[in-house]
Amino acid sequence: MTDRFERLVSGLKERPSVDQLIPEADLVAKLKKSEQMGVPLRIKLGIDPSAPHLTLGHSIPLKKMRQFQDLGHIGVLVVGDFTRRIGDPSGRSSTRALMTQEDIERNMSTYVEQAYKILDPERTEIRYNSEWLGKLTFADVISLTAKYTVARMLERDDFAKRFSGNLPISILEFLYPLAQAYDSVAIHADVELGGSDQLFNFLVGRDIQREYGQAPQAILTVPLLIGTDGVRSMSQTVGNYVGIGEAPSEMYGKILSIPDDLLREYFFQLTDIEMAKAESLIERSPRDAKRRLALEIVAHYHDKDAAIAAQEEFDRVHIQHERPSDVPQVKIDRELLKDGNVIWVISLLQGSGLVKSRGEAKRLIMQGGVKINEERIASPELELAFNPPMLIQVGKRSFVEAV
RNA sequence: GGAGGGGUACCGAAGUGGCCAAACGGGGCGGACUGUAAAUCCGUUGGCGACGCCUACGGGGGUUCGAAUCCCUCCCCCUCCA
Repeated sequence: MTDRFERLVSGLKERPSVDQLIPEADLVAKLKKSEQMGVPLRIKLGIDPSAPHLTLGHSIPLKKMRQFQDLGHIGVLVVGDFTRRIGDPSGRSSTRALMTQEDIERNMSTYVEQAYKILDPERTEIRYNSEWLGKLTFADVISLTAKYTVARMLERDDFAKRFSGNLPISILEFLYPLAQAYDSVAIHADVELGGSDQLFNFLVGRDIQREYGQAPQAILTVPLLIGTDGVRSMSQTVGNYVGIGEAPSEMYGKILSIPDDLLREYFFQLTDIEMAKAESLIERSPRDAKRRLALEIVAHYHDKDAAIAAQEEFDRVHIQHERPSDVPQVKIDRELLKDGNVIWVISLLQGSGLVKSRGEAKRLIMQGGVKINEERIASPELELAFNPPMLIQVGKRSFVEAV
């Protein structure tokens, strides 16, 4: 027999899709109890404050959180400021620059603003884990570590692989899942949401909560979104991301550059378009389907007019090959001029900031990648009259107006 | 504490005295083809008004006409034994 709560949970599993829900019966029971007692559930989502943007990848767990909020529950965003300040354990040689609390807070303010494009601010609580982790004494940490075993830690896939492959695992890395688990204790999480790569840490959370006398959280993981390169998970470090706070034209362009294979997944996870319709769009014309997808997403994070404008701009620049409307202007240093108004192309390019070195400028010209006032430059020796404004183009998408 | 193996460009990885600004692969960038997609192909990937010069193979010092390669020393990483 399926009761109302079971149906509710199946609804929560639908879209965006859920990777794992553990244990499902637990969530049903929690929802039921919450309603009976009139106490909303606390839904945890941890976020890493290292980079300033939220991406379409983040939008998936955020949407899931919103679904809980719409049912009256509380979303608790846990900012990993403490864990972040210690440094990232994964990746041996990667000495990620330590961030100051200021950097973290600056990132967070943009985060929150972006998160509210999806979340209900009335039902959102934002917490920094330094609030509790920073207060633990060494003795507290020791007693925390006593609650878990090395054998269980080694169950985590990447630990297991590294261990058997004789690769280093620092003790610090064992502390991370524990710290994250302690977050759940500190905020009394009933449910923890996150990417499927977080499953292990979430499970540790359940065990640790039990150790502290709390009911273990239910776990709901969502799939990781593949980035615009079509290969790796969307991430800011890799650069294959679309930020939900990005300008419409940028967002539109990036979405249009995803490989066709990603269309179905993107429609499903990121839009509300009915899948039957999405499928038929894709089948009819992947290109048009992608245009629709981009339009849809831009409209969601901005508005319909902005999306249409972004599309028109895109068509104008890339299909009709006209110049974009918002070309940045760069003031050329007059020191580079000789004999009044003659300038060497190489100097012009360097002065425009489009290239890092003269060698690069030269190379680009020889490869036919430079245009000035719509004309392809053939020789790196060229000297030309400097008549501002001049439109300089490098490659297909970098434009600058030299003045 | 002992023994051994390593640190090379954005990443991975060759190279053990001149032919090394450093093979090869990945990534990036440019071009062609397109739908600014993918795939594919070609080119390119330290700096300098540049058939030459400068800076570069963990840091510093030395040997040599000449060092990524040999020697000394320091730093860092890994494995095994304890």
